Amino acid sequence: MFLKSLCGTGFTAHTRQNGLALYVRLGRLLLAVTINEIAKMAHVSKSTVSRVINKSGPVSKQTKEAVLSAIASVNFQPSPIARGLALKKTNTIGLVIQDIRNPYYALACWHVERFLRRFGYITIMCNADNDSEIEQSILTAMTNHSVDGVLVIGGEQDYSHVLEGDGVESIPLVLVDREASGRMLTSVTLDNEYGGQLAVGYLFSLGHERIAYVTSDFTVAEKQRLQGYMTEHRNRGIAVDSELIISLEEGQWHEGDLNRILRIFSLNHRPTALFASNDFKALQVLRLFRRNNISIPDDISVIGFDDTEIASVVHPALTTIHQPIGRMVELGAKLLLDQLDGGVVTEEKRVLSPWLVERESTRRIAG
Amino acid sequence: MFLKSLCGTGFTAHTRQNGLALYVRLGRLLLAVTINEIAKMAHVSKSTVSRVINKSGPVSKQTKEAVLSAIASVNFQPSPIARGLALKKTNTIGLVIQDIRNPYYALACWHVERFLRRFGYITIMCNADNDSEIEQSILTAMTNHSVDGVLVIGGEQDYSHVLEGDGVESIPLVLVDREASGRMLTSVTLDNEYGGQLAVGYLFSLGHERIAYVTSDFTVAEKQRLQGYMTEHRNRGIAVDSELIISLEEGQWHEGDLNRILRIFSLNHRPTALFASNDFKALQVLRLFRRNNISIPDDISVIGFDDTEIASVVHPALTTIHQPIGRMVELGAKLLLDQLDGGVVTEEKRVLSPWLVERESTRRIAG
DNA sequence: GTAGGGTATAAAACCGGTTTCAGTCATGTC
DNA sequence: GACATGACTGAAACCGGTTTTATACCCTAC
Repeated sequence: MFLKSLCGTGFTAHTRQNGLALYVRLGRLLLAVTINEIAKMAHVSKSTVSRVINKSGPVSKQTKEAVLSAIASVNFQPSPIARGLALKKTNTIGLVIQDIRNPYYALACWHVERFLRRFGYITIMCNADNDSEIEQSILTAMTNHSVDGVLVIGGEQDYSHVLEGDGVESIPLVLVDREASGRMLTSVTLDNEYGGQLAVGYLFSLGHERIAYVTSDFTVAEKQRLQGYMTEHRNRGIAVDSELIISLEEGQWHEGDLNRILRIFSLNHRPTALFASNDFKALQVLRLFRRNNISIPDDISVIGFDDTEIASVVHPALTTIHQPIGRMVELGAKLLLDQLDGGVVTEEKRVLSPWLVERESTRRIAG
Repeated sequence: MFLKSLCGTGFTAHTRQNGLALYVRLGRLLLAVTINEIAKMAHVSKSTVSRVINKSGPVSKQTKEAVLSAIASVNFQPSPIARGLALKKTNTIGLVIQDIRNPYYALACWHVERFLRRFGYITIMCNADNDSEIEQSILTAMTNHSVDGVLVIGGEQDYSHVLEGDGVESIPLVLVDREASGRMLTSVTLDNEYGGQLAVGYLFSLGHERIAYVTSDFTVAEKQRLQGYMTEHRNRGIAVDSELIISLEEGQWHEGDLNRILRIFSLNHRPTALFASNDFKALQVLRLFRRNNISIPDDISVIGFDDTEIASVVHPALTTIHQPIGRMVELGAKLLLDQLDGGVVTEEKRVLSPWLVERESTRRIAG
């Protein structure tokens, strides 16, 4: 047994009953079996063992069997670290997310990790908290840690400035649900303008003519959704009333913000429908209206955007525009893996379309 | 310039304006600067460079400065992969989570990643989807990928059987919000029994005497919460009525399940309060009651467990038992890092206490 | 004057793999 | 029978770091 030769003073051999994983204990340290021990066991050189493992060269049937049985007997698995060093490939993908506490991003993460694992990749996740400085430091950290590529999901600012980090330029990177001008970059985004058109068009089709738009102080996506709002008005030949466009600060709303929304009810022709730039805002609106005894959808129809899980749970269930985040991130991950395989970095801008999900917060009104 | 010596045929040097990161391009391959180039630049050996970087040996002031300026001039950063190979330490922690889509676990993840990053660790996240086979394969994958330690959060079954995976036994591992018998393991858990007592005791104090308990088909935590329910009844000298304990299947409820809950209203002494084993179930109950025009808290008080974010958003806001998941995972992470530093694996069972959060779904009734 | 000791450094070994290179042997060809 | 060819294999170099060992130098003590 090869262990005999290894076991000098202080060594103790140690085998497990079922799994047969084999370790050699020297003092407190636990040494895993390496390719060298396998080589000794099978009476071959380590290059031969490597060839067997990777099928990277001709090996006679006899030797191969000897090596394989040695490997099996101790359940040997080559160290990804050592392999990573030699191959400059770690089978690791960095995932940059703005805030995992946002269920929408959490869902995205779930898809990414699941998808990548299927292809033998490990996911390293980091939160950027919507702070581009943190984001930059994360990106350099990931680069240093030798991830093979990076997937960035979401975020409000344009991405260009983040790419100033050290060494970041050298790494394959794909953006999902985020814009980037400048550097040649592949990205997967949603057709937000079309989504805005869908929402507004649907409300029009239900007989609504005056539609309020509630948004925050304008992320890129929200601007595009507003653009859709505009476009659809123009297409139907309906004038846009700027009084109906309510732009509030991000985050929890204050008293003043709430009043600005309630004020729409005292307008001359009060709107019969409200389009919120995302589900979170739609839910805040729902709560506000309930507290003020405004009934949805009887007094006013409300439509959201994103189709987060909570949209279907809340009461009344929220009509909203579904953003296929699962497909988006999987496509993004796929494009990233393609880049790794092919070695070609192409600028590829994929745009997916959202769709409408009808629920209970909207209703038809008398034309 | 050291580049001169490096740049034979086919090489092109390449420097960035601002960051000064330096790479050498050979064909399509992009080679990062290594310790060897630094050594050449500073006219020293690579061992000296290593000593400067790690302050691991005496270096003269002169040499140190030369090395540091060489490092700074190309913004060199040593490869964690190579270092990991030499040191057998990767500064990487594996995070096993049951389902990141559950906001409660997402919050836990957020805390873990944030905490570990502060200590220079990278987080590798994997979803186990409550499947112990997946969990086992994740664990061996992580072990192979040479994480320094593993943090496992949540999960329903006892953990012992998962530890049969190859090599898993050799890695530092801390459990949060999960039980494990058998192997000597450190864990951080919640005092679920005390939580159950809190919930039931609070309802008693509001004048309720008959309290229903809705649970799923019994995870460990839910059993302990039920135990608290029992204990508190005994403490107050109130008999437990087994008709009030409703155990349903996990996941979405069917018609029959819903009827079993509604049936409590036709009991002789109908309960005036309901304790759900977690917030998710409490919310399902809320929805069920609303659909049946049962008013909360007027007709019945409802209390949940966990204090997920949605508990404060829903209407009426849910009274619940707060589980300090942030503290729990941070303590878990800290214990894990302690283990890595100290090298001692101690069996340490830490138990944290939950507390009550009063909101709108419960009310005092006439004694 | 030399042994001893500390400081500063380079050379070499090592971590655990992959890959190149060279060499052996059996076979086929003219 | 000489030579080319191809299958098989081991030695050595390499990936980019850390660590041990060896050496050179200088200073002090006896």
